[in-house]
Amino acid sequence: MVLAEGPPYKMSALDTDINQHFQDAIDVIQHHSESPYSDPGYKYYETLGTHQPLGCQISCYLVTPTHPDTPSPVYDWTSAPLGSQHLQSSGQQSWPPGVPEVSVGQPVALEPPQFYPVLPVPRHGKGRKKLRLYEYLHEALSDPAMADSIQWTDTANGTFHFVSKNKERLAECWGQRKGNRKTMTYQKMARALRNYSRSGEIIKVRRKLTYQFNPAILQRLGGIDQGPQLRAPANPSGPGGAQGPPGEPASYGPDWYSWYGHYPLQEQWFSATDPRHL
DNA sequence: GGCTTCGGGAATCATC
DNA sequence: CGATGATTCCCGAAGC
Repeated sequence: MVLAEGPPYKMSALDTDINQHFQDAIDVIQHHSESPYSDPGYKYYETLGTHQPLGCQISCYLVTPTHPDTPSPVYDWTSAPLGSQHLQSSGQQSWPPGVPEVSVGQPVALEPPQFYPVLPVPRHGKGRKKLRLYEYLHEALSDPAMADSIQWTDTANGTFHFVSKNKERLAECWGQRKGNRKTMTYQKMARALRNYSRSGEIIKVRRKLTYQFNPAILQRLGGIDQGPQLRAPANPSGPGGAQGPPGEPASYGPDWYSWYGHYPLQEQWFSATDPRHL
């Protein structure tokens, strides 16, 4: 670290950590402007650089914007006592009061995502955080090339669904991106998604092949590349007619309400995230 | 009954 | 080595 050269003050552990993140950010920026596939630390992102039998365009993205790990309160939220299904049973205070503060409807896409990594990252040690499934899914959702596999059901609410016909393709892309030995299937990917239900990062919506991002996760991820979509939500599209609430949110079933029921000020959350509620 | 989807247990692997 | 996250395999239930 350059800053460590005769510092006028004693660097705290936090400073060191922040500087580490800052260095990571610099690295990311550099790689983003040079060769996105040259960093061994990004092996997940280069695994498909040479073979893309499935045409997984997003697999070649540098996913920097998806792991900024801003000091989102999500981890506070998920660190709450889980029990069986804390989403349904935990106290109202488990929701971070700060979540709705920054509306996903804001033109957050204008923010420079490259600078996000300078903020504290919930990881330990050196190295870069692994790409996580929900990050990949969010990435895929923003990729028009994957629209035949996964689509937003409601961007404002973070609900999305897999296209039954091509969901296996998305799963295979995910598996290839991770460099799995065996072929990833939707079954296995869905198993991982169900694990998210425990941490609350993604929950299953009572609708076929439909899931929902944790609003905090959505906020963190959505601010990167979903700006336009988030500003223009509620535009169901795609095949199958399985997109979007056919009627009202109630069609999502209890899960829908259990999710937003965690907001003490539900109306504020809606109004802060959904232009329709303004 | 067959198929698809879903939910979860458990073991295992990979990474940090 | 432990924690964490993901993968893999398996089983059973439910809905169409």
